[in-house]
Amino acid sequence: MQVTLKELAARANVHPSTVSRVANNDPGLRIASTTRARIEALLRETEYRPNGVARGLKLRQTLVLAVVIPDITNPFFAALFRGIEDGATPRGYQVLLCNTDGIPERQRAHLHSLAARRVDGVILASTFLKDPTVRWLRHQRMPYVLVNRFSEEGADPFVGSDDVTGATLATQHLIALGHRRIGHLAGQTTVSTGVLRRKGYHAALGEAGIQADADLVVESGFVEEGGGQAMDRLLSLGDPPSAIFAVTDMTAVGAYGAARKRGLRIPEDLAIVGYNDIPLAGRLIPGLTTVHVPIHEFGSVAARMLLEQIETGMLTPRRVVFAPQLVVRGSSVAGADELPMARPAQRSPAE
Amino acid sequence: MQVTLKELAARANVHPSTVSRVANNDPGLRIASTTRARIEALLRETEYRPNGVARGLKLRQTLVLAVVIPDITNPFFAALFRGIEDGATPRGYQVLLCNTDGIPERQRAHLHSLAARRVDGVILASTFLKDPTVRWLRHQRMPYVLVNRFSEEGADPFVGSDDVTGATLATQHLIALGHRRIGHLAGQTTVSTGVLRRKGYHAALGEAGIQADADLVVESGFVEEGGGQAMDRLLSLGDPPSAIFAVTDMTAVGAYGAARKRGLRIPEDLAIVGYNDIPLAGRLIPGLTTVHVPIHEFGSVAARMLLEQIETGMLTPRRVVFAPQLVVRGSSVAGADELPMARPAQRSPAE
DNA sequence: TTGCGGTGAACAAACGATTGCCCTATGTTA
DNA sequence: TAACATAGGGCAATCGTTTGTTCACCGCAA
Repeated sequence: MQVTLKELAARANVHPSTVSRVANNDPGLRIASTTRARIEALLRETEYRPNGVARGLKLRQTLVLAVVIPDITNPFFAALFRGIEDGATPRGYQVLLCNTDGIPERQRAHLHSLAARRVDGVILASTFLKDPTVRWLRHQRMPYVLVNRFSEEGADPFVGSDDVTGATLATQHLIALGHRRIGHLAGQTTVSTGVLRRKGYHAALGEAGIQADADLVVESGFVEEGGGQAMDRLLSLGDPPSAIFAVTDMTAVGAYGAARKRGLRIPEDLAIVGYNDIPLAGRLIPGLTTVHVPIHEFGSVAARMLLEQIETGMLTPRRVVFAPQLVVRGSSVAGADELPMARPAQRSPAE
Repeated sequence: MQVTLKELAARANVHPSTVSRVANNDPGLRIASTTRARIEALLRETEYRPNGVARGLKLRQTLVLAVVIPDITNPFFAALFRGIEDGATPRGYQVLLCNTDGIPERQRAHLHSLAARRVDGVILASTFLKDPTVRWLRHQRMPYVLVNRFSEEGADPFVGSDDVTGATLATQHLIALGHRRIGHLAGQTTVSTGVLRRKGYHAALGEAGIQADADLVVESGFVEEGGGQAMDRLLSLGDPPSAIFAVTDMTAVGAYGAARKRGLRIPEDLAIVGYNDIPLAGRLIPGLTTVHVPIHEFGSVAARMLLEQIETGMLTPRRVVFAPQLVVRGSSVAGADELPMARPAQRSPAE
């Protein structure tokens, strides 16, 4: 149980408002130094901290942000969350974490709760291209920032990477290694990253004069299990691919498993490139060649954008887009893991 | 912007309290069906949801829990968090996530904020054996549950595994394989898991009549980097160990790296056993033999215990201790990864 | 004596909901 | 016809802060 202003006021024999002003260091306050001293002593002695709920009601700000993601056990989102918290905590905010498992109804339910709780803002990393909840957030005048994925609703505040370029880099890398039958473990077309990375994949193929083969693109979703299943399908093809561009590192992990099951060697029998450069990528054997994006920075930048929005009260639809960089490891180039590893990516925001 | 009771009351031409009772389905409410219909229509039309902050102030409950952990990017804590959220969300709670990086001052700061925010309860998975914040929580009469680690403060509500038994199992396994020089990558002695797993390690050695060698126990902490460094030290010994029991899977991952750097084969040159059975353990090559504990269940059980405490208003110092189970993979037994994997652990609470 | 300015605080109205109690019609019963 | 239920809602306090405004008092100058 914590002490209240009223109790303190009674003990100091003053009015609660006076205690409040002393506690908040009200600059315009005129008070006898003796009274001030008495109150301050009491504040310290009781370790008074104002009731955040009452304060929130009065001031209309809760100092709480919320992060909505598919699943925190996915290392990508864990790193993202750290970035967000690291950006928010120093400014006095704490962060609610909501997992949706990619289920729209859960996302909707979480956002409704969050709005009712009057969180000061939301960072949404689980949005779909067509996503009514984004329009809804806007309509609620709730500050928000989209991360990694965006929505076609329009010009939302966003931080992410240039997915088309990243996917193009990945695919070009495989082409440069001599591969011609390159498969793609693709994300859903309901999600921006799914669509854009697919687009980058096709762009690189086209540019190299390689005829796209629809059989080589299999929708895997963004996580391990789907990656394994999609890889199985590709490897069952009469003319299977010699290389794979996986829409995320986690689907690439699934592909590793499928390849191993069939006794395929990576990269000799099957080259693999992922996307995101999660910490796990460097620990796989062989190391996973992947497109590096600054995940932690996604989070801290998103937090800063959100706080700016909250403080100015204006929804400035700024988009921060990082340039992705290819990190070559042993999953595409035999022996690459023995070399000093490429240091990827400084910050390079665009637009 | 959301609608308030007052506005609705004005539109329905009734008193706000009446709207409130209709919205809350007050059983003792006597009201004309026509009035009720009018109000209900308005509630639906405006999608009224009571302001959670105001509600929290009045009812003295925020429907928010907090989880305090060292670092969410550690897969152990990510899985734990999911368990907690999965236990809390269906009961209408949302969850604040606080990372401490194992720094006591951060933990203290977070808990002070949480108390000021009047969260309904705290799940603490970053506690130390001597931990003033646990006493403080108790003193604040804030419901809490410790997870995985406990504090010597006394009989706190706790959910975790039997660390001594788990460590004994792990060490006995290595002994049974014929190892005599078994190293331990040890957790800090300031943390219960560090002390107890060390104890289990020594118990198994003593029971087998193996003389403990102080040089073989190196404090690594609980994460990868420390594991690598500690392993380096052990491998520099004149008479290095042939097997390692690592206090956590993450330190074992560090050990993998150190072994690889020296060209050691696992398990032929160095057998390794970890603790926790995080998802990553099964994906390493070779698979990591480890002590399985039901991480997700730690979380969901802790959430249930906390909610029970909140609802009854009583701090029942119940302890739920799961029996750990050894999962054998290729890091200790060559070829074990090819075999159908052992299915570990059902729930088995004790005490 | 009156007026005035400055000090040092108290007063009171919010913020938005919840809830025990009270009040006023309109039957109903004796 | 007086007493009394009952139905249908309104009143007002309360949760703990914040903050614009008011107020009492004192000393001093006119």
